[in-house]
Amino acid sequence: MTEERAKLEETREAFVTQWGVMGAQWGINRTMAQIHALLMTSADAMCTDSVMEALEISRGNAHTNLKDLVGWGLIKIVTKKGERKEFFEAEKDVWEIFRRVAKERKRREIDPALETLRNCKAATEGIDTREAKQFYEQMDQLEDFVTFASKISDRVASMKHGNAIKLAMKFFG
Amino acid sequence: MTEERAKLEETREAFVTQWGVMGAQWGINRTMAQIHALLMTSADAMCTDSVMEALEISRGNAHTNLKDLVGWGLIKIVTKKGERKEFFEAEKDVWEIFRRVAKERKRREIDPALETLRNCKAATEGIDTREAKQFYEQMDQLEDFVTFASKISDRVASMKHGNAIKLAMKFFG
DNA sequence: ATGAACTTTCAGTAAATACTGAAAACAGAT
DNA sequence: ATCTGTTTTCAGTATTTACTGAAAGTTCAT
Repeated sequence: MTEERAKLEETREAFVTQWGVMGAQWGINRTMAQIHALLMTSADAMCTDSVMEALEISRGNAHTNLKDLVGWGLIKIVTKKGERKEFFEAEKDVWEIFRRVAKERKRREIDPALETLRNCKAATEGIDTREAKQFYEQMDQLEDFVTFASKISDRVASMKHGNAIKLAMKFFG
Repeated sequence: MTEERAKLEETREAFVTQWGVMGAQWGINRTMAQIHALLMTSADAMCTDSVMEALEISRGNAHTNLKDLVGWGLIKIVTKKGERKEFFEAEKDVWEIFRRVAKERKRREIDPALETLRNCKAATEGIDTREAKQFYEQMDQLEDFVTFASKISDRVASMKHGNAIKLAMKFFG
C-alpha cells in the first residue's frame, strides 16, 4: 500500500529533522547530523545527488558534510560495479557509532583540554599566594577528572558490539 | 612579587579562553563557558560588573549568561552583608559540576530524543516492507541505547562527591 | 512619593557559521 | 588528446547566533 510508504517517509523525515536539532545542541553541524540520520535509515547506500535531493541542499554542502562524516568514521564510501560515482553507507550498529564518536571527540577535544590544563598547572606551580594555590588546585581537580574521562573513553572504544551494552546494563541497570 | 601575580592572571586568561573554545565545541555559548571558567577560578564571588570588566563584554551579555549558568546549576547567587548587588559563585567540585551538566543535558536533550524515537517506532510499527522493518529496527536500537544512556546519567547524578571518581577509577583505570 | 542602586529586557547590530552555485580539477573511456 | 561523468574548491551570500547599550523595571531606603 502506498499510504504506508508515505507514512514511512514522513516518519523518517521527522526523525532526520529531530536528529539535526539534537546534533546542533551537541555542537554538530545540523546538516551533517541530518545526512547522518538519512543514511542511518536508508536501506541502501546513497549517492551525493540523492542526498542533495532528499534534503534539498546544494552539491557543495552535501559534499562537505559527507566528507566530514567520513572523517568521523560514521559513514563510508562504497562503489557499485559498473557505476562510476561514489555511494555512501552509514554504520548502523549503535554501539559502534557511539564508540567512533567517543574516540573522535577524545582526540579532538579531550586531549587538547588535558594539554591546556597541564600547561596551566606548570605555569602556576611555584606561586605561593592564596589565589595561585586555589587556581592550581582547581586545575589539578579538572586534570584528574579529564584524565578519568579519557580513560573511560579508551575503555569504551575497546569494547565490542552490543554485548558491551548488555553487560553494562546488568551492571548499571 | 607582582610578576607572579601577572603570571597567574595570564594563565587564568589562557584557561578562560580555552574553556570557551571547548564549550563552543560542545554546543555551549562561548561566553557562558568563559564566565563559568572565570568564576570557577575566582577565589571570591564576583559581581556582574567585575565579570563585564574581566571579559570586556556588555551588561546585557553578562547578565544573560550569568542567569543561564544559574539555570544550569553551575553557579549560584550570593549576597554580601551591607552590599545590595548580587554576586556569583561557581560550584568548584568537579564531580558536582559533571553531575549537574549530566542531569541538565538529560532533561533537555535525552528525554526529548527518547520521545521522538518512540514516536517513530509507533508510527511505523505495523508496516510490512523491508524498508519499514529496517527503519523500525534502527529506531529500536537507538531507543535501547538512549535508554541506557539515560540510566547511566541517572546513576551518575545520584553518586556523591569525588569518592565516586576514585571508586570508578579503581574499576576502570 | 522620590530617588539611588541595581537588574532585566529587547530592538538593532555585529559576528560567526553554514550554504550556494559555478568553475576548476580529476579520472577513466574512447 | 579529448570528452564525459564525477568530485572538489571557494568567493560570495544567506542564515543563524550572539552581543550591545540604552531604556524600562525593580527594590529598598529615606
